[in-house]
Amino acid sequence: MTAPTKPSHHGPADPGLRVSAAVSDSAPAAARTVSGEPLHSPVIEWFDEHARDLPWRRPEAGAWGVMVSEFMLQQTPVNRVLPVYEQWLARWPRPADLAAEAPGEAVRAWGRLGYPRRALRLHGAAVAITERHGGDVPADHAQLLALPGIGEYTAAAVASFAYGQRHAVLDTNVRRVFARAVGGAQYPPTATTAAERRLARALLPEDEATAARWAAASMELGALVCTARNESCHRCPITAQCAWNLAGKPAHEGPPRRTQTYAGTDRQVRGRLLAVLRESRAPVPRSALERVWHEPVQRARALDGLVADGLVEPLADGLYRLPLT
DNA sequence: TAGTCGTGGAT
DNA sequence: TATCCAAGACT
Repeated sequence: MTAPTKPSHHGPADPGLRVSAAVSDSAPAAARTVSGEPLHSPVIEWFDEHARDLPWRRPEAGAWGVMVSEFMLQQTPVNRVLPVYEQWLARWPRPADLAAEAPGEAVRAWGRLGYPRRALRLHGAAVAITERHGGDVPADHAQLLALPGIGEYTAAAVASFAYGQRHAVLDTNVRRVFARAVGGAQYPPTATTAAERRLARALLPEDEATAARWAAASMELGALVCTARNESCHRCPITAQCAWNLAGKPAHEGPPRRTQTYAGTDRQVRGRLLAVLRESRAPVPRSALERVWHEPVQRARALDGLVADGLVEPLADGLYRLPLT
């Protein structure tokens, strides 16, 4: 139900829909923007020259390395992931190695990457891979999706980056590139829409290897050039075809993006509690945990939450530790 | 669907 | 100093 759209240059109306109209007719092999130029070729050429040399992109990383990197990169910047990634792969070079450990060791090794439930899920995924897939990261998208901690994005990313398959890999970088280059808007919608998914599929090159290259290239473009703030249009390989640029880079319309407060939230309390437990090999008495937050109700709620999430194991006598099972 | 879930560097 | 934002998943 794509509305008949005209290539308006008056503003960023209906991000995602305009091109949808341009390419959705038959999802042609070489999807093109309104200008008629293919999008993937110049981006892939740019990627060939400017791609960062990241450890999980090297052949020796393997599917497990790719998968570990994708877990760690969920909402955490590359620079902070790098050292933890190296230590992790050195300690647990295969899924079975991690699966043989206590989940608490994964939480400890996760360090300060944030969102420690990801560590627990990565451990759970390693266990499932060992039990269900003979210790090898599955190549099948549906099997990847069935693993804990793997959603639509990560399943597509692992299948594409590790196994060279053809999938629409739609992360926050790609969504922003599409919103601008195709939709003419500064930012994509708050939540991923069906129109965005359709567009991502329509822009996917037919050839499998090219599609995998495009997935990595479009992400890299969003990460290095088409950034959320201080974008570098002068370095962009598709700036001449970018709808947002052609429209004069209009500012974001609509409700301001909900800012996430942190100070004083349960998340901060949870972070402090878990930091104490990470630092201690021996079980920690409740009194040590009570020191990190003065307000008893919130403190108790945060601790209960950690226990409920399986991040903390309560023992007898008011002792706590990272989970052994 | 909107809320929850860490952390720290950059602006 | 306050705000933004970084390769999401899950409920």
